[in-house]
Amino acid sequence: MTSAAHGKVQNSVRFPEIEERILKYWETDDTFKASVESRPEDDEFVFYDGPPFANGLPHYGHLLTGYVKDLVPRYQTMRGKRVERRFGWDTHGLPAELSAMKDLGMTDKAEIEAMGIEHFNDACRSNVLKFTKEWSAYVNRQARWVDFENDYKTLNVEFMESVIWAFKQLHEKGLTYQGFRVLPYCWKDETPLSNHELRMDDEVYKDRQDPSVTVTFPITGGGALGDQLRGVNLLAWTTTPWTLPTNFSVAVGPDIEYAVVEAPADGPLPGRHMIAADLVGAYAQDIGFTDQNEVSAAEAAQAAVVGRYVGKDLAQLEYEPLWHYYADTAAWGTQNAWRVLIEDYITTTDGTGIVHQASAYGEEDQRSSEEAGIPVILSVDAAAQFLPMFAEPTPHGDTPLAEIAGVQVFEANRPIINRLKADGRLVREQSYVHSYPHCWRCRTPLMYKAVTSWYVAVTEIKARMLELNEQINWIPDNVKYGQFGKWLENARDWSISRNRYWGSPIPVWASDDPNYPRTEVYGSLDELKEAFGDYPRNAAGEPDLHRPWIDQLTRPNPDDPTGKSTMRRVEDVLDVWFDSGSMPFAQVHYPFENASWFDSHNPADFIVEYIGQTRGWFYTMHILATALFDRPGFSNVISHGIVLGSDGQKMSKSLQNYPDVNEVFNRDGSDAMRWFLMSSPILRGGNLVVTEEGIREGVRQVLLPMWNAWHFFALYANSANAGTGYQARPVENDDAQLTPLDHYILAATGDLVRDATEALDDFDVSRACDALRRFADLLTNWYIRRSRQRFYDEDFTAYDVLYTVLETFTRVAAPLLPLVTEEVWRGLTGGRSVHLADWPDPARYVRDERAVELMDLTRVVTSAGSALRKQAKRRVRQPLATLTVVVPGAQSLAGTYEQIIADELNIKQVELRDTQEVSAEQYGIGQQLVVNARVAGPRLGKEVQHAIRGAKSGDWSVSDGAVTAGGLELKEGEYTLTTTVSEELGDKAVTVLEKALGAGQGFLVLDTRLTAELMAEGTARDVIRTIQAARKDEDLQVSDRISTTLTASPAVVDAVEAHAELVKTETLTVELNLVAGEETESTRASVVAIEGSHA
RNA sequence: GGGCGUAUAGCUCAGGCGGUUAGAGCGUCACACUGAUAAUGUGAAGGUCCGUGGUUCAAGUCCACGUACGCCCA
Repeated sequence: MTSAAHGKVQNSVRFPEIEERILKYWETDDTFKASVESRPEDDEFVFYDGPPFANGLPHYGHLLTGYVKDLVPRYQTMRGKRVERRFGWDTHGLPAELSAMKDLGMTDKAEIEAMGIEHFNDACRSNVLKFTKEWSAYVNRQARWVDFENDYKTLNVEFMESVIWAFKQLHEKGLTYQGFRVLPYCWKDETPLSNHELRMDDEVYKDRQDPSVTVTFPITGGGALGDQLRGVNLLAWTTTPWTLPTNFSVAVGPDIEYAVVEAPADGPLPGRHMIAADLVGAYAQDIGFTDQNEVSAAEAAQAAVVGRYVGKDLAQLEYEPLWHYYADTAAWGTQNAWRVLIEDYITTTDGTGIVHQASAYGEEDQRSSEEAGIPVILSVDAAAQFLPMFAEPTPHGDTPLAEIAGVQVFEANRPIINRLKADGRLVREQSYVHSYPHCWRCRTPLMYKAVTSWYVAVTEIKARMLELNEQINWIPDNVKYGQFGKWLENARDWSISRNRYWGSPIPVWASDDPNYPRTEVYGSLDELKEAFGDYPRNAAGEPDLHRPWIDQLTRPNPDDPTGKSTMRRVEDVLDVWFDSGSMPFAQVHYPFENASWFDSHNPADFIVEYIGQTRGWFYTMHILATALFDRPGFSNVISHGIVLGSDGQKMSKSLQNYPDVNEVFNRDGSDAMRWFLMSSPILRGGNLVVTEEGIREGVRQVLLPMWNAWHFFALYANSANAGTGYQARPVENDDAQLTPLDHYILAATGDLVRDATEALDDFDVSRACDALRRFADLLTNWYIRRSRQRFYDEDFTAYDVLYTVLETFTRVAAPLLPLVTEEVWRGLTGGRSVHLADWPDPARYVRDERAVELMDLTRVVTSAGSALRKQAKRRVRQPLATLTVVVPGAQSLAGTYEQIIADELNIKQVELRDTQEVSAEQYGIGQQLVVNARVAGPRLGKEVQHAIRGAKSGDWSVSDGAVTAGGLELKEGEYTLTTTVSEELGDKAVTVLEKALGAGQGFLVLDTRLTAELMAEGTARDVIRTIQAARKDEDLQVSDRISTTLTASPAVVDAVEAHAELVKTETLTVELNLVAGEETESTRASVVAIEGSHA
């Protein structure tokens, strides 16, 4: 056979096979390493990998992020930057613990304690690393270049040492503190959650039905109005009846007006009651008023108002508690409790305008109680069950709530309400539906509960965080001041401690005797060794900062003269997000190692994650970067949208609403998936619906055109010169052989490079995809289609142009289609890898403006001409005599362009006429009047409607330049005259080129007359088509010579005889046998390849 | 319950300051074209611009009220 000048290509393409082959090649060639090391060390582009949590297999969201994490570094590498890419594993935290508990069949913390922290943490460790192999397989299959050998894990002792260093830094800067704070709390996992964990996904807030109750608190005195209001019932409202046993205050709004109502003596609730004045009517029936004789209950209640007070005057009123469990003020510190507090947050939109407060169970409650000197008292244990004390007698000797001891809070609502009813303290009970937060991992409804916790004082550095956000380039840009900026403005202190087991330790030791308080913070292994005599060491004797090893470090409290108290580590571990936020420095064990490296590799040039990380990784990284280094952690960030299933819902395994990842890899390939995800609006913040059709679409629009163009090129380059092949080379800009079509595609190539460069420099990936898509279409459906004959004719200039264009196209497409471009580029050039090549320079591609302009005009004409043929019902195979092209400067289309038009539209003769020299009227082209209502409206007012109607109905005229419509004269600018085909012209078909060229700038006239001669040629062309179809049916080679037998009606046979040479040449027919049948005979062709005639 | 946002073709979405014939891509259908191509070209059908009322010569666009959905917050 022939020697291949360019790589052989197979016609029927299976992209996944090619991809697997390229992946193997990269592995043996070590291309990734070369791509990093071939770039200078002193010109880096710094990329941080947002560590995934590998306790499950990757899904589309991970793949999406992974593709971007690959694409940007590939592009920057081609631009000449050195881009190191280290993989990272996020390993700590509640998700790992829950997964391990599931594997071990555990449901609560007691079982963990029983098993022992050592064994439990071993289980967590293996759980979290369970999928690392599968992960690398996926990452590799998606053609993501990342360094797995030099990876980092958050569970490594080096990483953790940097984490405790960071904590100590914050501590020394006064940015950490321990406090009592009310936090969302999951009683199932027995851990508080940080506020940003409430925003993790859409399923956290779900509607929930809770009982809401209104209860009475009789005023006993106190404050300025105590004597006057003694005996009046405060009607207080709450949606959490289970917190009523720890009611220590009620709150009223300072500017709200409150009314005292005298209830009917014979009603359910006799006596005087206080409620917000606006809400008296709403509670009328509850306190005993009824509709009677035209007077509604609400009106009756209003009439019974006996006093009005402004909220702020009610301060310090004292009231009778519901029960007396906390009556021993000395023991509980409740001497300031059971009073009215003034609070701005109170509204009258719900309830009564008087709000029950329990200091331990509400954020506002806790703050206002602290200000009022009321203590935080918890009534439940870690699992949210009421303490045993409720079964014991109160100081008053009763046990009103004995039933709730040991009962979970939500279960306790009912018995508590029953008790209120029995005690005559219940005014109203109502169910209340509200959106309520649930644990983002276990879906249990959360409660709000006071816990001791360590905090990062984010509010202290908020202003600086906002300033540093100015230096960050967000994609999409609205996130900067929107989702992220707003979040920063409302930032609250970050609760970083978790009462759990598997995580970086809080490096704080405290005295176990409150009489001799002392706190110590350690920020390194060496500091620990110095204080405790040795490193914390695990069972294997290696330094290890995990529990339980670190908890074993204790020492006598140096501040205790008795020598009895001991310094012990606070049990909590750090929020896993503290690990994530520490990643920039902890991945290199800063500051213990790599101090200078870190200083030159922070902030990162680029990071990417999904938009929700504005509350997660983006946020915690920004906090720590600001607090520790006073600079942003990253300079450019893409925050992409969410990947949805094919039904537009969140992807769900059980719903099966998305294509299987491996199926897509095996059927369409990784590049197809990459293209689908990268070209979508998801990188601009929108969401994306994953469908198989969408993935196929990308294959059709870009992958196949690229492949087919390459196939076409290789086919001719290899068979040229009688089979010895032609070695194509990059075309020179000043090559005199270049045709207008060549100039056109070379100019487009330069545009492609410019557009893609600009887009990728802006991190606007989908814009780059658009440019590639447009180019692929132009290349195959215009340049190659129009150049076929030159390839048959072995016009090597065309070979060189196509080589140049394809070689450039594959380089530009390389970051977006790394596998298939590699195959094509290597086939074209014989080079090592397209990813080692430099990004093309747009100036390298000649741009002849005049050629571009004329070709664009030519395309306008062929497109409109095609529509004109359709309109005239003249199929394209039927040659027509003349097309008159009337455009400005028509003569410049003479030659090549004219030839293209004739060829595309199958026209014998194209007549070029300048717009100036032709009278439009002669071709039935008239004018149409359009009133410019925007201009005419203000002047004419109501009259303008007449003019508009006149213009539409034809009731208008132009005389001496004066335009009249509907009887109204229009002034210059109030109308436009456009051209339009106004009459039928028998054997002419006319169309106006107004859309493309502007009004009155051009039109086409098609001569639709059919002569016998033209019809015969049309018939001959139909026959050619029939024979070509027969060749295809027989699976003949393109170059096979054939013997053809044609059976047809006598008229068709005559037509073919008249054009026998044409038919024979076009179909490579050597022997043509014509068989004339009946008049009605349908045309049939049978073809036989002639042996040895292969070209 | 409060704040913000959205509602336009079967689907996804454009529609500065109001201007009378509301667009694009995908999908559907028809026709054409096809020996590198798994393509491609031309066209058609498809709309109560969420509803009601108002302002105006003129409302998809502005205002009010309502409905549905989404996000954020209690």
